[in-house]
Amino acid sequence: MKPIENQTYRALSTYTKLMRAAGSVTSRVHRVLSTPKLTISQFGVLEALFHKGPLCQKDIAEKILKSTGNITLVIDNLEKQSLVRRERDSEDRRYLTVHLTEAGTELIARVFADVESAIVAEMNILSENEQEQLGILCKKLGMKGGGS
Amino acid sequence: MKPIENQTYRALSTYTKLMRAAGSVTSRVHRVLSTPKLTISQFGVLEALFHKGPLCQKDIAEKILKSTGNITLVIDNLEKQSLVRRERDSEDRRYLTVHLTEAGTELIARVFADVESAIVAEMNILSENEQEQLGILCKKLGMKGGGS
DNA sequence: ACAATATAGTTTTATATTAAATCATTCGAT
DNA sequence: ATCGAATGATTTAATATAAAACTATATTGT
Repeated sequence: MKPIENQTYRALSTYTKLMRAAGSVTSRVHRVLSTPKLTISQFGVLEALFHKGPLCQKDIAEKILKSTGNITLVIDNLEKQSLVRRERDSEDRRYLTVHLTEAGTELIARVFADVESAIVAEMNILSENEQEQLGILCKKLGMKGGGS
Repeated sequence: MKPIENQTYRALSTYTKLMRAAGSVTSRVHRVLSTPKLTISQFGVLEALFHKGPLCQKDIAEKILKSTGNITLVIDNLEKQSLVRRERDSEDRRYLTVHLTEAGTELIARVFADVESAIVAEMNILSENEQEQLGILCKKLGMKGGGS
């Protein structure tokens, strides 16, 4: 195999493995969300609010890498289930601050613990050193910017 | 930090980096698809047909890790653009075999070359050895089964 | 041969997603 | 003070997505 083909082959092969690993781990971790009937975005919103406190929709969108138009809908659906509530900012009335309700807090605390365990279980397929190594390599790839 | 917390912290941190790397690389590579106005699924279907030849919808669904109900719609949309055509199997009339049209073949050949270059460029952020290393680690994680 | 079962594909329902257009509010410059 | 730009949120339109119900066809066990 000529050098150039070799390089291409290696890059494609590595790319494929990276994508499969991410997809495979994600899908297994997210199975935890099927019981409480949360979508991935809904989980993302609840988790952001849980760890950062009340946020406006713009900030939530940035945090979970989705468009603001999307967030409107996700929050709508969470609000229907009384897991969050919107509050109009009295200082700047363009902002809607989203708060977890009590039910929402209770739910995400429980679910997040489960997701956390699932992630730890998944990553422990690799040894401590291997995880460090993977982290370093992924960080290089992830750094150039441009999330989902 | 106590060992157990340490283990949890490392796993979560590695997981996050893996996800960010995959998302970041994906989003940059997929920018190539915006010019020919192909969605990721549409690209996946065309690419599968291009490299494997005509396939039935079930096989396509497995290849690109989507549900068959989904594939029906994706194929519908590709068919509207005359990029693929469906053909009823005369042996077993339950099967629809999906073929690339000439326009579809021409399009995917061109786009795939661009995507390939983009992937190579992305992965070359890492050295040859780092790519090999990343591939090995990702393979372990991806192997336990259960794609998207 | 025929009923039960399995399989391929479609449809339906509900949510997600982006991009673009729009609305409302605020801020800034004159 | 007011007009225009900027900003946060919503709406709309098109596509995606999964899950479940359904249709059509094929296979299998008796």
